[in-house]
Amino acid sequence: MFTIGKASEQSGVNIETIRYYERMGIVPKPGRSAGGRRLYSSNEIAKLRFVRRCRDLGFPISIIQTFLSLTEQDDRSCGEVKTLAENHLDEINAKIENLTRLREALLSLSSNCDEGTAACPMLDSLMQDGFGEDRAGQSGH
Amino acid sequence: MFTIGKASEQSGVNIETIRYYERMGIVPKPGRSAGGRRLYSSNEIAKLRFVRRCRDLGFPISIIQTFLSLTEQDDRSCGEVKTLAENHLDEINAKIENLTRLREALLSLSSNCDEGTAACPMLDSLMQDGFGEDRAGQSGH
DNA sequence: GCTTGCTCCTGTAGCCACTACAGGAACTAA
DNA sequence: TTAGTTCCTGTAGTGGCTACAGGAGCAAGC
Repeated sequence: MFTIGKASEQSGVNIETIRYYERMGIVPKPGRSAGGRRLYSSNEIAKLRFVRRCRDLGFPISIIQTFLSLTEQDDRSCGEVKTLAENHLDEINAKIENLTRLREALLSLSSNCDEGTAACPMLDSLMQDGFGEDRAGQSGH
Repeated sequence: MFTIGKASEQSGVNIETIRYYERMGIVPKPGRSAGGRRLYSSNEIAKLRFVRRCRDLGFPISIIQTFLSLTEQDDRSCGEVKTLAENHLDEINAKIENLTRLREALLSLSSNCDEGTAACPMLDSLMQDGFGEDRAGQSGH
């Protein structure tokens, strides 16, 4: 059994974040030592590592909780996982597209923008009335 | 002069968000009608629209505040703007790269994952001990 | 004049996923 | 014993909003 510091090292999850996950019920409450300190089994540490890896892949906590409950009831969970992963992939692709469009917009805006000019054409464009209302939508941030 | 509803329509900024911007000191406090309602000039609405466009471009509020103060003192602000825009572009590029790597990782993980399999190889990989610790870094989320 | 329905007001709490701190208790090593 | 480290709980802050409660103002129709 390991203290929270070791669990943090081995899982790559910040100590404060581990306690946060516990408070939120994302991972089960670990046992305690006589002095009241958390003690983690290697199984519990594996769970923490799992959560971190999923977070690194960009999954939200709510999805990760589904994953965790699927790993518990280990029969034919793969279909649901695949669906969730594919939805997440779609979101990632959408974000990449958005950012790419953003990059283009920003590039073309700042390209006219040279040092020493009196009035900045980029700020000017952004302050103008009917500029770029078609492309710069309310698409999710 | 326009009420907050009209200002919201014309600027594309949510009413609640306009009040939030005012509270935070991002835009100046507008005048009030006899009944205590906010009244916006078209100049103030232009500022709101400017903030929204910058937000659409992904700039954080802190940078937008710098932009706004640069538009006030309209002499040779372009150099600073360009630098901020370029830094922001770097961040966007980094995000795109990160997401692209994420997409690859997720694709290769879920590719082995077929419907009906008993134990999901994706969840398995993520739960294993020494998997992918080199590439899945703590890079900023 | 009165009602209906819309817009607006303030203030506060919630969202996500943490992160940071204060003030104290419990271990460990010399 | 003492010093230093790790841990504990509880609370508040981050960014950028969004949502709601409970009330007030205002315009149009009867």
